[in-house]
Amino acid sequence: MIKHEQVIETLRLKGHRLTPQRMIVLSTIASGDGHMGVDEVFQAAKKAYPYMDIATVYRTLNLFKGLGVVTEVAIGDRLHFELTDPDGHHHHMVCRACNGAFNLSPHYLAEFRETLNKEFGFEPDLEHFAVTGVCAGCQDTDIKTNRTH
Amino acid sequence: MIKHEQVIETLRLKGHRLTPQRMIVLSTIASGDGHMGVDEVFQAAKKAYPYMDIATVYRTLNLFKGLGVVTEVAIGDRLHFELTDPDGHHHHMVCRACNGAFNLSPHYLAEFRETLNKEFGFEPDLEHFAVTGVCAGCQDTDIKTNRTH
DNA sequence: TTAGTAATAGCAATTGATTGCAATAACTTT
DNA sequence: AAAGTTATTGCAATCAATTGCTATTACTAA
Repeated sequence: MIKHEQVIETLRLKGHRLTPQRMIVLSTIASGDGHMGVDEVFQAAKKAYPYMDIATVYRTLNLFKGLGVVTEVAIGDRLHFELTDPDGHHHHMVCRACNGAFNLSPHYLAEFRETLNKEFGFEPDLEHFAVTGVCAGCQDTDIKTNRTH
Repeated sequence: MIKHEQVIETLRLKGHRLTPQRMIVLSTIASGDGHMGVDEVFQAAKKAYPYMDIATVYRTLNLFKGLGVVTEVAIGDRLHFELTDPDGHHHHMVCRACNGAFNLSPHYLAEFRETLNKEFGFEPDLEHFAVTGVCAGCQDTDIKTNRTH
């Protein structure tokens, strides 16, 4: 897996240290299927290294986010993370009925960004955009009318 | 002020009770200038009623949010609330350099919603949309490159 | 290879927000 | 007006996430 090498290289370049904990968090996310909740990552990482601390997981994930290694997705009110898509960024539509996350090409936001730029001189953060709503499969269920937050 | 009457009417209609705490939170927000942080509301409300509890403030704000009386705006990673704009909804552009919130007409999002609907059958929650970024006044400062999250 | 240094881990404490529960108070019905 | 019903409050506990601090450990330079 070349992915790990790239991450190690990135860490070195920015003067960060290569620790077993960081490698474990990386492997955990890499071996997961798509986005993972923080506690999911924590529990899986603890199996590889029982002394793993939840604070270390958070700090590592935030470091990786800053380095562009992982992408943060807010699902419900919990943070989830996934390996950053190497074939260009994608955004998410998250269904609040089934909690499913659907990919959204950046192309759908390009025009919106343009408009905000031209009209207001506002440069929006749309690198990791996620919009909640109700997906096609969950339309016409009553969950969508029962929002609690 | 007719506003209070409308809120009382809305509470009654949905079977909620009219408590002094709720009226105090309402007055506090109504007398504030635009969006307020939860703790701001709490501190101000405590002056009118010293036994005010932070949990009550949260519950009241969430109730009011559900009734459409107030609108939640996430500024940074804190929740802020403001009276819902009676002249139609507006959205927010929040600058992460100066924390300023700028209004955004719903018209700028209409097309985006249309597209998601047609292409994916996805119905996005865009009633209270807020996008972070850097405002015109804060462009070319170095803050925008120093994101911590 | 070893000593020095600075970043990081681990732990506990803290923060913002939410929730369970018993006591209270607002509304309803008589 | 009084009693009964039930939502709501207040408090403490809890949750997800973050942070301060010290001991440890990864790296650097001799």
